[in-house]
Amino acid sequence: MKELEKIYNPSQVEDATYDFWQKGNYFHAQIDPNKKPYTIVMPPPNITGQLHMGHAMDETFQDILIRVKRMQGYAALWIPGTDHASIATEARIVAAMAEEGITKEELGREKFLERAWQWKEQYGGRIVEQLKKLGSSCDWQRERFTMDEGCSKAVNHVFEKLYNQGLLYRGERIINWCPHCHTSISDAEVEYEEQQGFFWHINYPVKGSNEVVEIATTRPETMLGDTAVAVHPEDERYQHLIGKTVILPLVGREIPVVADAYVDREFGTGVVKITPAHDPNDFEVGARHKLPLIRVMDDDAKINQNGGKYAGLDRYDARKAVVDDLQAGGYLAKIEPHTHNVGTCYRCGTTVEPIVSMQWFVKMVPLAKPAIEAVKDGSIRYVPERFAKTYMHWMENTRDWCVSRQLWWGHRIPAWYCEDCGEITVSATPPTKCGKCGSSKIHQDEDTLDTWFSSALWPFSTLGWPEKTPDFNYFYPTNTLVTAYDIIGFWVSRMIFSGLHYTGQAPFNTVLIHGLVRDAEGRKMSKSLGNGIDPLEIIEEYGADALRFTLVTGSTLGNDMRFSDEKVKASRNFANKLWNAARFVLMNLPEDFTPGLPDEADLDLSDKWALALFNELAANVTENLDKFEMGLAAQKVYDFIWDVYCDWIIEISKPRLNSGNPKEADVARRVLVWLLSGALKLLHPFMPFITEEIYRALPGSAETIMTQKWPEQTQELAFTAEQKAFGEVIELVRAVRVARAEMNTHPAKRTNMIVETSHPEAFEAAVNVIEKLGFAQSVLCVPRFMGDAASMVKVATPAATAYLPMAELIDREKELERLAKELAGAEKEVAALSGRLGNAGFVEKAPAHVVQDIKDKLTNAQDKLAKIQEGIAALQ
RNA sequence: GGGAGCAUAGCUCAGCUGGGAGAGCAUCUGCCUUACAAGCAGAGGGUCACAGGUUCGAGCCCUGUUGCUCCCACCA
Repeated sequence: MKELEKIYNPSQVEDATYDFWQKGNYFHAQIDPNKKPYTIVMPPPNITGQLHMGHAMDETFQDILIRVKRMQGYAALWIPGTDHASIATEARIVAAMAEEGITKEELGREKFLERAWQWKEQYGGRIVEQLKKLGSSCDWQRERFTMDEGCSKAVNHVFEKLYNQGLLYRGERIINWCPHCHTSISDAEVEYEEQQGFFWHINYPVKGSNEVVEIATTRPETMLGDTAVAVHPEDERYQHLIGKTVILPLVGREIPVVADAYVDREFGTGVVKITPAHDPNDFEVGARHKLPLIRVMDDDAKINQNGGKYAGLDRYDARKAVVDDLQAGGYLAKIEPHTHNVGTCYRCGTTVEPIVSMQWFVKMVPLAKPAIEAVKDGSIRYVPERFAKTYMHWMENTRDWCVSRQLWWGHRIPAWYCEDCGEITVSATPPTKCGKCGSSKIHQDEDTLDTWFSSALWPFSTLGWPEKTPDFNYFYPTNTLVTAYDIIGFWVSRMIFSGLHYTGQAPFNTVLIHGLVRDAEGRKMSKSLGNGIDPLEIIEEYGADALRFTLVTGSTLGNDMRFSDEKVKASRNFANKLWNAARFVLMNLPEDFTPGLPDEADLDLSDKWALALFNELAANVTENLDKFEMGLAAQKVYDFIWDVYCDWIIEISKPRLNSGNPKEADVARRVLVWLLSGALKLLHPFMPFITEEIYRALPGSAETIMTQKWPEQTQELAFTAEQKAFGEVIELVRAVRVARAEMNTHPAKRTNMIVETSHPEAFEAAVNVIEKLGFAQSVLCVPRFMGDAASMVKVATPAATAYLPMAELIDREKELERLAKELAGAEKEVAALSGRLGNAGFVEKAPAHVVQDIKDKLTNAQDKLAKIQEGIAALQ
């Protein structure tokens, strides 16, 4: 038998254990017609960097679910993978290249992509190593990457299909342009931040009169692109202007005054400048009134040739110049400070510029409809439920999705343009000639797809779709999707409409949403704050088990949690506690030990109590897990191991092991080992490493705990009566300890004890426990105490009263003091209980068992009170 | 402007379909009781944010108020 260290050292066992699992191929899920499949696809971490605490939490939840299902006999598949993270990765590579003094244009597309693939190898590989450190039991044979061959095939297939269905179109629309990343980004990728700005009020002269209209703007430089001003059709103040024209200051262009209900009469002056090429709303207005689009900014957000004398100026320089000129020309009515929301790029933080541009869009309304339905009718369920609202809101308000990106790293758009006839040929497989005129002079679209376009297909592209592979047929749809709430719109919603539209099935039936991991002060962990905690450092110091346990027990699902070292330490201490419990058990096993639960006839009262508790535990933990209450489940296993197994069962076993009675010792050992093994199984999904390590050290174990049968509640272990009886013994022991502590009795000081109870045989059966844990020299159980009460310390519990010779403990004064305190407590309890029973409404309307319960409690409390009064009387 | 979450012991948080509030850490007391001082045995500490309501009974359900946080939204 292996000698265990006194202090558990996770770093010594974790890596080796993971290797052992991999060699055993235990993570690999086989298609098995005799088993039910259970599938999770891992949200693929971006290859931009390394795993952070949020990932650690996400992976932990998934690993718990998978490990439980595996033990419950499912064909449990957890598919790992990574995401190419188009814009984020490209930005990182461009930044790295900038340090070397090269731009991507200088390098060229092909060489750039070579670099990007190198990046993928390096960082993608690092993420895989980190996942393993966490103990993730994913099926590495099925590891995927969003840009691997299969996923790319799925992307092209979908693109072609959507195009043919008319759900994908190319058009000139307002998009969000990031002047730094040089690409369009979708609405979802814009983050709004409040900024201090100004309202510039500008007077536009009305042509053919002395009148001016005052308009207010936060972006005066865009006036260069104004092609109208608008008022509300029913605004009485401006009726006379509708149909007239105004002269655009600085530019001199004559632009119409149009009437459009979009204008809010209450806001500002009620007159709005319309810049269709640089504002989404103005674009709509422009379309309704057939206004020309004048784009005045280039891709660097500098004013272009349409901006006349301002051409070449950066947008902010142009703003200043325009304002100065307006001032000089007498057009500026006033300037007022104004805070407003400014859209910024979610990757680089640059202020985005709404710009009209030719892009590819996915039509969202037809796709969103069934996706909304699927959640409404319950085929997809959010846990916690409230996140369905977030999803619904997103889905019901979504606009067409701009999916083209002016980037190189990603799936290149499978569209070809004919240089002869201009036809667009969209095809999943590269065409050699134009689909319309047959010309071979065709070239492929330069752009790539939004990174979320491929992630949207992840639950099925990873299983081989669009091919009808055996994996796809067996493991799809997947079961549970686990992710944080901040990604519902970006990703979850898109997977749902994609799955429904392409495969005809919801991609999963449950969406498990967890919160974010924050620092100890509750701040979001971020690079700029420098308050990020590296999960690997925590694992290094405390072990992956401790980290995992902390992440699942630290908060309720869906709520954010604060992460602190103190919490991990507590989890680490628990691991160590378990370790030492196992050490105790192992050091007490003889060479020829044979494990197995003893015959019922051989079990003593404490055994049955413990087995019954374990039986309940198995049921409760399973129920919690079924309801995705992982934190509660983990807590219950913790409580059992620490408060039941360590504090009582091990302690009780000591006198039995040393009793000199081989039979008794053997029974005690077998119960110890059986319960330990069972508790390890229940704990394994949460703390996989230490449980495996201990499990394999136990005699009679199988080769791994990973595939052991999940403990289930059974009728054989439901020792209800014994559970109650021994509970009374524990209550008495606890009361004795309290009394001794209050009298400052030294633990080593043992006394004789007489236990008075209506059912002495139950206590008789636990005399060894009372002796050991109640610090008694001897224990005598009687139906009625007949000795000299005046010389006794009396410790009353509802089921029994212990009499301890006072002389052996402490003086009379102290005991009287203690009894007075006890008396006050008991009187209060009796009063409270009688009060409730005195309430006629309660007795009549409350369920009978609740009333009976209170009655029993009152009887007990009254008995106890009487005992205490007797005790006081005896001493006086 | 809309939506959501949170408010429970000094701190961080649990609390399942309503039956008289728990854990970890911290504090205090006593213990090296041969598995574990990363431990053991105890103790103190809470008008469960506030105000109403439903109920025999509310931390839990309903309404309102206050404070903090987050998400969404084109108010030029």
